[in-house]
This record gives sequence, structure tokens and C-alpha cells, in this order.
Amino acid sequence: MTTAAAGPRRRARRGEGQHLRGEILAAAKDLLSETGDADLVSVRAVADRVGVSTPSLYLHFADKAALLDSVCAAVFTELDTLMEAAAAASDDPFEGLRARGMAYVRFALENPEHYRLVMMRMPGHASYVGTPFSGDDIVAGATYHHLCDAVQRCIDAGVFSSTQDPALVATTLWAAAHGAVSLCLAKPGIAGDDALAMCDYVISASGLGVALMSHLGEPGPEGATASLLAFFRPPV
Amino acid sequence: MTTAAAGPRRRARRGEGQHLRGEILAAAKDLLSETGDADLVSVRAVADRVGVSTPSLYLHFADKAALLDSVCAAVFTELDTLMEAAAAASDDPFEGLRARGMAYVRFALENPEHYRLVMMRMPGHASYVGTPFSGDDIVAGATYHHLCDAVQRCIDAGVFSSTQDPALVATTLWAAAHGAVSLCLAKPGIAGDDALAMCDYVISASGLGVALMSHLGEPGPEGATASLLAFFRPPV
DNA sequence: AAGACTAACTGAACGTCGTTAACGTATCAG
DNA sequence: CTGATACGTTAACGACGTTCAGTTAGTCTT
Repeated sequence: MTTAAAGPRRRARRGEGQHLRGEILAAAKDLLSETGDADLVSVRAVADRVGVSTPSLYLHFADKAALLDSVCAAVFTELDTLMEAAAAASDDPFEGLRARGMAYVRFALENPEHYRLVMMRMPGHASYVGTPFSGDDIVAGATYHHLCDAVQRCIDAGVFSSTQDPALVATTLWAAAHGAVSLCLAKPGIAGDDALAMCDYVISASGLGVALMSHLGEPGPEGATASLLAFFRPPV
Repeated sequence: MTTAAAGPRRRARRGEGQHLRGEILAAAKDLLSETGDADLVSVRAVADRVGVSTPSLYLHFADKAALLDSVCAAVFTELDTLMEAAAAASDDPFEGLRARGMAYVRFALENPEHYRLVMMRMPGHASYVGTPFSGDDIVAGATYHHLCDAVQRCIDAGVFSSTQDPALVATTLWAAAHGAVSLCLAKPGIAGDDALAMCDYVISASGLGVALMSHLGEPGPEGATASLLAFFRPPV
């Protein structure tokens, strides 16, 4: 299982030490995919997979946590790409939000260990300095800002009230999607036989609730209400 | 830091071997509270805290995972007690749901490592056999059923439609609370300066959304709608 | 072309971890 | 008092993350 990958490695050339860094990252990510068990992604296993000695990793990463942080960043960019692509399929900004959410959920269900790595680790004790996102998690911040932008487009379209804080809406929708899918992962069986349908229901309910709360007390235009109700899908 | 606890231990009497089991569980739980770091809860540290040799733990728990599972069960009963007590403070079943959710969130914010242990571990590979809850996680199942009962009382009160599946509602509300609070823990700063308020908003939005979805197309009674809107609290 | 320089990498080791097997010992029945 | 045995210990194994001194091999100078 932990057999080396290839024959004799050619040592990187003088200025190309960073090349190994990419190989290490890819190996860690692949190892996580293939074993499906985060415990099996040891520093030694990753080095073995790359075909390099164990201490070589420490030339490119301060420690194991830093390596995993970088893997997180890579995973987040992948997730962000998927979500943006899913949202691009629709012109309706509200439907785009749902599409993002479902792409998010699908990714988590298909890559549970990657998802765990990204979302279920306590922030590194030293790397967090108080800013919303810092360190390698700045990529998560990018994804978050994409979501905020999408929410803002919904506000512009009248789906949410213009008095609504887009960040709060984005956070709420993220929390709903994350809560639903991480519950599916941590407590299998709770979603019945169709985890995607359950997640869809949770996302729909949150989106509907946020939209309604945002418009409470407002004389809502007819179009906004129709768009709201279109967000609803019958439960499982 | 890892100094032993007390002087010479008296060996348990003939039939009282199970007594040590309780001490081990308590030590593991306390150690998690005091250090605030799950990595520091090693088998050796727990044994040291109890004042017993390391392999003694294996007389009462199959392995470390089994020990942690039992800690999870203890944590879940504590959490369940808190939630039931919070709900008992109100006669309104809908408000009881919110009270449960907020007690849940408060517990997670005050005991982040315990919460991580309970909610953010993959199910033990062998212990899950396909049932919704199994092994020590049966306690989580009890908490879940309490939540389902609370939802059913809301259905009886007309807050949710009687056509609504209480388990789906319970799952959705749990997902919302869990998503909100675990996002606060994993990505500090995302909730601004008031994590509780953010979680309250998420829970409110989900509850409102679920209730609305449940009544969509129905000629809702006046009282139910009022109760619905009472669920709303202004965001941060 | 030869040698020096140094970035890139390795071998061996340390301390800690979870876990197991073989071995003591305090307690109770008789 | 004397086994029998439940209760617990000592010693050890392999794997882990990490460090440090040492070695190799590209590249630059002369």
C-alpha cells in the first residue's frame, strides 16, 4: 500500500526547488482521495508517494499542518470553480444561489475526506490573527466573497431587500448548506436514502426564510414574491 | 502538565472493576475541557490523569475510538439535558424550538472541543451498520428523537402543516444550528463580533422557511401565521 | 576544464503515540 | 491460610511527526 511511486527521481534543478512542492501537494490530495481516510495521509506516506525522503517535505512546508492548509487551499479553489460553473448555468440570480449550494453539497458528498479537511478542522492556532480569513484560508475568503457577490446580485434583482446585509445572507446560506451536508457525513442515515434531496430542502428552506425575513414589513413587488416561491421545491 | 493526579491508588474491589471506567471517562472529558485541544487527549495522558497505567484503559475500552465514542455519548446526554431544560422554560412549542437551538449553539460555543468531538468525527468504520444511529451514537439518536417530538408538538399546534414530516423538519433545524455554529468555530470572524446573534438569525430563517414551505398553498389559520412571524427576530 | 559554492536532498535518530503480550498482586471463597 | 482470579502493571513494538548533521549534484567562477 505504501510502496514508492517511481524509479530514481531526478533531483530538481537549481532554481526549481518549488517544483517538488507541487508534487507533494498533489500526492497528499490524491492519497486522501484514494484511501478515503485522513489518518492514512501521513508525512511519511506522502513522501513515499512522491518518491522522496520524508524530511524533504520540511523544505517546502513548515510542518504537517502547513501542508494540510495548502491542500485545503487547493480544495477550496476546486470547490469555488465548481460552484461558479454551476451558477453560470442559470441567468436567474436566485436560482444561481441554489445551484451554488447544490454544487457545494455534491462536492462534499463525493469528496467527504477533502470536505472534512477543509471545513472541520480547527483553525491553526498561530495562523488566525483575528481577521475573518487568513493564512491559506484566504482562498476560502475568495469563495465567500463570490457568494457575497451572488447574494448582492439577488439584492439588485429585488429578491432580497436592499436593506439586507449581503454578508449575513451569504453566511446563512453557507451555514445551511454546510450544516446539511456535514450532518449527512457525520450521522449517516439521518437524511434517509437521498442525501441530496435533504440538502436541497434545507437550502430551500433557508433561502426562503432569509428572503421572507428580508421583506417582512415591506410592500413586496409581485415579481420578487414569484421568484421567492419558485425557490420552493416539494420535500422528499 | 502531564503530572499524575494523586498518590497511590487503591485497587478496585472484586466486583467493582467498572468503577475505573467512569473515572477514565470523566478524566478524558475534563482533559478535553482544560487543554481545549483534542490532540492532547492521548491515551497516556488520560491514564496519567486517572493515576493508572496506560494499558489499563484497554480493560474497559476496546481502543481509543471506543473511549472517545463513550465521551461523545456523555457529551450528548449533557447537551440533551441542556436543550430540554431550555425548552421547558417556554410553553410555546415554536419558541421551544428556538430555545433548543440556542441552547445547542451556546453549548457548542462554550465547549468547542467537545462539540467537535461529537459532531465532526467520521462515524467509526465498523460501528455504523446502516441504521440512522448506532453504537454509542444511540444517545445522539435520543436527542434527535426529543427534537422530533418537539417538532411534532409544533405540528399539533398548527405551526407546521400536519402533512409535514417531523423528521425532515427536525433534521433541517438541526442542520441550520449545526451549520451556523460549526461555521463560527471553523472560520472565526465570519460571524462578526456576535456569533450568537448570527446563529439566532440562521435558526430563525430556517424555522421560518420550513414553516412557510409547510404551509404553502394552505389557507393558514390566523394564529399559525402570528406564531410564525413571532419566530422572526431582527438580524444583528 | 577544474574547482568552489550552495540549493536540494538523505540517513539516522529522538520522543510520543496507540496497542499488545507477558507478568505481578490484591482481594475474596473455601 | 491458601489457591483462584479479577485487576492492574512492566516492557516492548511499530508508526508517527520532527530535527539535525551530513551528502549529492547542478551551476557559477576562474
